[in-house]
Amino acid sequence: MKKKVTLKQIARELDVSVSTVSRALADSKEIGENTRRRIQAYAKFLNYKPNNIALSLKNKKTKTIGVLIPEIVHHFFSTVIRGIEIVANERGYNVIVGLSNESFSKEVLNMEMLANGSIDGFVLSISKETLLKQDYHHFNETINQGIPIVMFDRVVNEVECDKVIVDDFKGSVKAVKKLIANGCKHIGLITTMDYVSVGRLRTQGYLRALEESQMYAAPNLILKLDDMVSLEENLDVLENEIEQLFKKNPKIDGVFAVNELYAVTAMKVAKKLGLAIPDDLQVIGFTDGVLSKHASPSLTIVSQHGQKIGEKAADLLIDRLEMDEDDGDANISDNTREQAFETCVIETEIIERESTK
Amino acid sequence: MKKKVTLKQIARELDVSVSTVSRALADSKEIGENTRRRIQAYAKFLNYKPNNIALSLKNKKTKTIGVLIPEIVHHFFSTVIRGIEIVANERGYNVIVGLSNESFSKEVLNMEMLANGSIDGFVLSISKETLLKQDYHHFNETINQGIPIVMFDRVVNEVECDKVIVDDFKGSVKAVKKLIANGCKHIGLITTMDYVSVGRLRTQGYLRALEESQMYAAPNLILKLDDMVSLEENLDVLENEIEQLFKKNPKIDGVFAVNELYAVTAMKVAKKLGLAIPDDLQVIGFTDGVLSKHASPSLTIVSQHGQKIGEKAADLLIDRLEMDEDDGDANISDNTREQAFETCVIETEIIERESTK
DNA sequence: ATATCGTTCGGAAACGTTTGCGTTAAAAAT
DNA sequence: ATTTTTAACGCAAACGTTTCCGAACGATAT
Repeated sequence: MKKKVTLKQIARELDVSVSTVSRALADSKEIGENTRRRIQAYAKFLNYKPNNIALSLKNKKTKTIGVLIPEIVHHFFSTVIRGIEIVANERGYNVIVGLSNESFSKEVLNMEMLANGSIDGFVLSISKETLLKQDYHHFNETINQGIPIVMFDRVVNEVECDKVIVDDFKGSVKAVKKLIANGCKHIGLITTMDYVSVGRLRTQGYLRALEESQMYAAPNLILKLDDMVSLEENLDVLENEIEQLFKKNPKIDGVFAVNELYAVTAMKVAKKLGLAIPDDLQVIGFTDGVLSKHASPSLTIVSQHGQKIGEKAADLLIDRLEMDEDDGDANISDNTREQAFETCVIETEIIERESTK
Repeated sequence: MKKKVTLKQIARELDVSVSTVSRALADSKEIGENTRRRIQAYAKFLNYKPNNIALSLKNKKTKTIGVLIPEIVHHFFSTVIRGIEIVANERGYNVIVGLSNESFSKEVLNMEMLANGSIDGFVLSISKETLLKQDYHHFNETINQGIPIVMFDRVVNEVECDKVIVDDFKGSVKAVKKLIANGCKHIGLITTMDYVSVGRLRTQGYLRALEESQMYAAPNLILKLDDMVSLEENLDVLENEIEQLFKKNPKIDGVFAVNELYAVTAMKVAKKLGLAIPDDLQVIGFTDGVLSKHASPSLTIVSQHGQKIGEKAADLLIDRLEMDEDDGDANISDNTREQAFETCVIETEIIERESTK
């Protein structure tokens, strides 16, 4: 078992000092041609690689970014991670992930864990429990320690930081207007409780679209589901609720659902009730996962481009991290170096498939 | 912006030495009652948390494990990560993920990146390109550096380490036998090229089941798809291939597919060709993802319990890491401390749904 | 011949910890 | 009264780097 080779070891065996080795490997002109070459050759021979931990300690930066998400077994979040990973890798950063599992305390613990030197900054999406409690102290404390945060998807005004969101509102308006343009007269909405910002915004988009088309949003047509229902376990509860929606609204001819599961379940229930898709009923969902693509009929969706979100979030974070770098010797500094926080909106896009005409 | 508080700072402000602070916080009895309490109180007041990087450097262990997978936007892999995360968290470890994207060079680079001090050990699944090239030097070198590896799912005999796999062979036999028991006489197989071990094993399972039931495995009934086809992009190619399979075998009445996508696509094509499921054709897939649960009809599958795989892999790795700990002062040592490598098989389970009788 | 300078390198500090060992003073033993 | 013990703490090394500062030495300038 070959132990890791260190500067000290090279120095000893080549009978020079550690600093000389360090400089030689950095190609410093302070070191003579011959010694420099000799050291470099030997180092390459031993396959020397500097110890990241030591570098981190010295430089006070770890070149790794912490990603904190509520759940990883979820198509949207994994595409975001992929995006983050891609640009992180490109720019020389590592990614360490923490799962909050939608729990407030796990979110806090994970943050504290990572904030003690392990990472340079966070990319995160807030857990549902945190949104419910509206307790954001851990975010603000982290930021106050000088660790920047970029939030995506589930964001909150109470924390000042860079944010990356999708145009939930606009996307929903577009979707519902498409249903209207396609001839739908009675459009149902299947959504979540309002405390999840994205659910609320998508609901508002639905309302706005109807309003702008001089259509009445019958309360009967709106199904608000609480979280217990979206759990995979009680799929039957979900189906039941949706069935009630259809039965209460026999004239329903369009459905807008705020996520994929609701949408495909709606199609399933509709088919059971003898409704033909898209002839009797057209369906559009929000998100893009695997379900929508492979359902039959395949589902028309509002795509949110998770990967692009991840890429943008990582870019924002790293930009800020590397801006802070040349902050110490801010001599030319216009006195406010702090770059203003940015909220970046990733455009959604409707992908038409078989569930609409 | 409050800078991170350090031992030195506490020491200065309390007019004691750094070592005294360190010991006081560690509750050492070497430090007097009063100073100890005074220091502890002040530390708590300042919300002192030790710097992980400094600890890592000192202890030569980072308490983080590296996870290297081919792809993250994949239900199976994300469930595995979830499993890893759960036990890692429980046992005080962090998880840093790297994506090889099925590429050999990215796999190597990622490993080298992380192996330089960032992690204590790896949990990984081999990329397809690596399997093709059969170049495993990076794994062996890493192990040789004293960094243990646990492989899961896609493993390889050429590397000696702990492994966690599913009983691909046995699971496939079970699945195909179930089709036979359900009355299928002509069972098709949709599988991948042989160099991916899991594909090969599942194919062998199919063959064995037929053999044991004195059935002939007609070459016509076996569809081996290369990887280009499994890409989401050319879904139509996949559908076309499967359609040919059905047309060449009009008497086909059962299908065993080695992954979810193949299985649901088979159902889709079958429905298009006018076959009723499960009456005319029964289908079983390997894996468990979201598709199978929500397809219509829902898909009977061989579930591989990704989360359990992740949990076991993480446990094996951490066990080995913490075994190595008390290895230095191995005084009572029966001369071979090295624990033998373990290959752990996670049992599969057939989950019956609507695609079988 | 002396002063100045540039080249080439080593020593040491620093990053934040932990820990073996030494030191001091007071308490206990002789 | 002198020695030994013990309690309570500080010093310094170590982990692996980078980098500031200074040292040595030969070469050039005066």
